[in-house]
Amino acid sequence: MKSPSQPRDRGIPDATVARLPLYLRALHGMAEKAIATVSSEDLAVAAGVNSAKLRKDLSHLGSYGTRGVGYDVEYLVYQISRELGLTQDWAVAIVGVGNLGRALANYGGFVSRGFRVAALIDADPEVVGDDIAGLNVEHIDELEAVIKRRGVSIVVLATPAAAAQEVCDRVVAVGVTSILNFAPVVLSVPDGVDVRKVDLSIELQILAFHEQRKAGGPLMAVDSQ
Amino acid sequence: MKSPSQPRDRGIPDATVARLPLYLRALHGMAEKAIATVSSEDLAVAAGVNSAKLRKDLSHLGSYGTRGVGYDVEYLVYQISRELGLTQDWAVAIVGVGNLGRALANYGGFVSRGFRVAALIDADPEVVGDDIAGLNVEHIDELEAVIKRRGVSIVVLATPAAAAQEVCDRVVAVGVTSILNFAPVVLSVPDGVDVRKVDLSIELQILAFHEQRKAGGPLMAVDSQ
DNA sequence: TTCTGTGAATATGTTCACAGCT
DNA sequence: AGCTGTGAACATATTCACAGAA
Repeated sequence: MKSPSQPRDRGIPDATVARLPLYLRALHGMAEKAIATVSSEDLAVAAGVNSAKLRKDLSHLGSYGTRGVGYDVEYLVYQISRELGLTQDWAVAIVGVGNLGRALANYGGFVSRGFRVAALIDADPEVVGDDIAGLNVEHIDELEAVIKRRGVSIVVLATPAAAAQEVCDRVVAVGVTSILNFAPVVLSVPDGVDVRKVDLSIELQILAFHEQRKAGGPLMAVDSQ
Repeated sequence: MKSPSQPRDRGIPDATVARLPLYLRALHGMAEKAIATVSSEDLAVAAGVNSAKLRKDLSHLGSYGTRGVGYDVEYLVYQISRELGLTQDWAVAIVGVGNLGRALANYGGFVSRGFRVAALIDADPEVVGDDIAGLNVEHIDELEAVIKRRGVSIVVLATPAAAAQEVCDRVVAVGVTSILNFAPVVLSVPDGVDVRKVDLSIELQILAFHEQRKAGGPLMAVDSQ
């Protein structure tokens, strides 16, 4: 059995990692406008954060700015991309080609820099064989074979809730350690496997909570502050 | 004993609010299995958190458990639902009926307790008039009228990135203060408007970061453990 | 006893404010 | 001068550990 010790300095804080993609997107927009240099203030505004946070975040990657000047856009794009591991191509498999899976397969931003949808997999014989976004939908029986053959390292689960845990177990068994889960279930996975969850109904419920606060409940008082 | 009249001091931490939907889902599963009472430990496992965190979270709502026994499932469902504002029905409009909008309209969990998709809106004449998930797709020109007529208080943006800010401005102008944004842009809104963002490519990039760490990148470098 | 509820301790994240480089 | 990078102060979140109710 392994020691439960973890590296003491995980390096970049989680909160920072979660914001790097935001900075990257803002920087890409600037690069397209041929902006060569940007200050922490301007980049922060474009990314929707404050400049102190941005500088602190970037300082975790190294000293890539120039005092009195700002950051070189292209250079910073490269550094953040490298930190996020986007200088290589990640093969992504989407399991479950219902409405959501289809949306994901067709989603442009998904296929963009660093990621490639390498496989679409479903259990429904009606769907298997279809061409979606230029890819042939393969049968769930082929799951393990496809993952190995295509070098898939990230799996997106867009299956019904009832199927998610089983698919998860199977992809973990063939060595996948990164899963993006859209099914509304809590997946149980071994240590070392990373699961990120996107849950539409949770987001709605959080909005409802705040909306209720603002409105003063179902009565919707006329004199809102 | 607290006065039941004014719910004034309810300072529930954001982190807690974000987890309440998780607890609620786990509790619903238990209610369906006719489980009457649950301990913090069991509920925590079902929700994928640890029990200390769960108890602390629930303590912000009040003292709804019984020492030595646990929590009454039905009662806790009610209390959390009420706190989240799910005892009323929220009318939701989905703007942008592409692949993603369609997926959302058909997503069962979306339509579940507390939420009702009240309108589907798109700019494409090809799509306007279609019936999707039992709803007629209306034209974007009708946006303001539909929102008012149906009492929409939460808007889901599933438009292309380029259209998101304009639609956002328009719905904010007619009084919407809760927006769930799927478009990969930073929306700018006035104070008091709540925007939650779901960004698929950001989630992927965060996964890639961790995956890279685990694998040591494409080179499979020295395993530092 | 069992299990909740909660202060205290710790860990993580954010903001301030200014030192230090260009 | 202008702007980054960063320690220190502050704020929020998590975990511990146990007092206290059933």
